[in-house]
Amino acid sequence: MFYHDLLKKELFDYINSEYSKKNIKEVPNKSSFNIEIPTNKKFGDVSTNIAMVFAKKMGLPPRDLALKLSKHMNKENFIEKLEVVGPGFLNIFFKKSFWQDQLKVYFKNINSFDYCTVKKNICLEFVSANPTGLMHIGHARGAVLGDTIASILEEVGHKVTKEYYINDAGEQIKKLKKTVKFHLKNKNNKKIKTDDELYPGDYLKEISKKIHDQALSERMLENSIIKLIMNDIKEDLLKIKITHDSFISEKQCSSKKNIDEILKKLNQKKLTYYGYQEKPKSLNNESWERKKLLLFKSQEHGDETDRALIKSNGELTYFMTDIIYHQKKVDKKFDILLNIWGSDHSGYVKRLQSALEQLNKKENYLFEIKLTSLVNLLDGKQVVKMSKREGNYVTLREVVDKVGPDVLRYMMISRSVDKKIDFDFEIVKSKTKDNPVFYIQYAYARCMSLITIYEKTFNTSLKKIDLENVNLSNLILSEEIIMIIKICNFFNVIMKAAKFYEPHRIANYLFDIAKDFHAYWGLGKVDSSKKIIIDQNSNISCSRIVLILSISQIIKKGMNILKIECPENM
RNA sequence: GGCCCCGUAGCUCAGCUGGAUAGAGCAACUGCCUUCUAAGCAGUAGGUCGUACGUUCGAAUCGUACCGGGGUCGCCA
Repeated sequence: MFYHDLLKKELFDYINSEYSKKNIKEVPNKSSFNIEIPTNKKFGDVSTNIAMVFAKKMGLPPRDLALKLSKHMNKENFIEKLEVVGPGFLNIFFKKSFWQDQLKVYFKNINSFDYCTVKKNICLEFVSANPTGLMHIGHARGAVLGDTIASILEEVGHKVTKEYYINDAGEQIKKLKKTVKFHLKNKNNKKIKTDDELYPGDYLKEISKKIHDQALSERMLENSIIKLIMNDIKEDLLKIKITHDSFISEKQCSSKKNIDEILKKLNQKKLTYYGYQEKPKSLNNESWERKKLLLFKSQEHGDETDRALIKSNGELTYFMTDIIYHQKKVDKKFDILLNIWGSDHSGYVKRLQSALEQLNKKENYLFEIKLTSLVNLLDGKQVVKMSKREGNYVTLREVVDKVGPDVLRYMMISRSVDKKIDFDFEIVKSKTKDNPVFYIQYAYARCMSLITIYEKTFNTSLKKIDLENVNLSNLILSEEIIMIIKICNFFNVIMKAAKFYEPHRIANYLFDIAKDFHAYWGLGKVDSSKKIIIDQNSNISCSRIVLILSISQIIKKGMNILKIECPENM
């Protein structure tokens, strides 16, 4: 067992038995206390706040409980020293041999770790960019985030369906078709008049060139335009290693059968009525007319106004098709619906969630929405201006062609979703420490180089080493112990990243461990006895190279989960 | 104006969901290449965690109010 679970079990068992001795009816909560690696070394290898958490319930001062726990733990032969400090922290120092053994525990687990996941069937919807043009850099964030979250969830053992919802219906598609038709008619017209009626830019001109048969029916024309654009989108996604398991069409969601079904349900629950809406604040023109519409009573559920389900022309609103689409997911027995949206949809979250809440039992599903903040594109210090209206936005493919998929992927997930990202071309293309991807990859390459040198020097192969029984008693430097502790914490980081849908935890962890490795490597520059490979000492070299092996595996596995390459030479 | 998000070192961000003396990277200054990849390492300096109350043994973290920044408020998607 890793130290974390070992301590957690040992300490918690004690609390549990004390609870029953004292006849406390309440069941103690195992996840309410922490086992943490303190930043300050003097607070122990690990530290726990367990005494402060349970003291009150047990009618003891925290320090007294901590002392009792300390006495209890002191029986263990792997403990070097225990300290009760401050308000009741229990700081634990392990024997070095314990950590050496923990590294062996790591090798036992690396390829078959049990995350103890309660397996869920998850529908993860992401990207879902409108098929009206190429994806831009803003789309990349949601795309990479969604794909990486999927990868993490699968790593811990969930079943994930990656879904793309194609908005192939509605006003935007009408405008799209109109634009392409315009280009088909004005083939030789160099100067294209753009107005609000048409999409700007040359991209749709290119699309129109690919439509050979101009006598297509309206329906066929629309389908082939969307197909062409979706192909481009899929191609771009593939460039950044993203594929989806399923594509759901909005048009198909709004079949008559589906509409009738959902309306029936909504009406049964008395959630709709025919009524009027206020004039929207954002519309200043005179064209707005007050009309009677079928509305959803969202105001009763926290929304600021009731929302339209069916437009005055008889078509469905986006909201209505979205209800149908998401209800279908619940009907398909997904346990968790997870959506990745841009933060510009924040106002829409409550509306859709409350609609689903009205239609379903709470225990049947979980509906979570992650909103991603903006991406600023910088060139050096300058923000690259983008204007969608003029059609001069920077496309995803341009960026990928410049920087490659790895750096892009890392940058898009390396910070929490609700912080904006400054995507700086200068940094991202640099091959220095400024660029965290290179820094981590460089650590991996150095590890691999060390392994090669080790094998050559001692004329052996790492594969010959029995990793679960190797002698590691030479690993005694504080730098070595710190790395072992962090290595043993790897799976916890993955679990937390999965639990909170936060890939940046893994990115930060990998950077951190790369930093520790580089520091360790640097020791040998100053003090040759701290070199990893010492020609005259095969024992030390062997212990150290095994540590290096574990670091390289961690980096490789972590980067694999993030779908970022780790070259062996740089 | 309503709702959502953000405010931590000069800049960009972490901070393990309430713990101890708040951490990294960049930028600045100082050292380290005949020696395992200097694409690197070590060191110095830099903070009333936006402000004020409150909850708590204990707050950057939770609550309320205010200040500042961004997003959003359609029968668009």
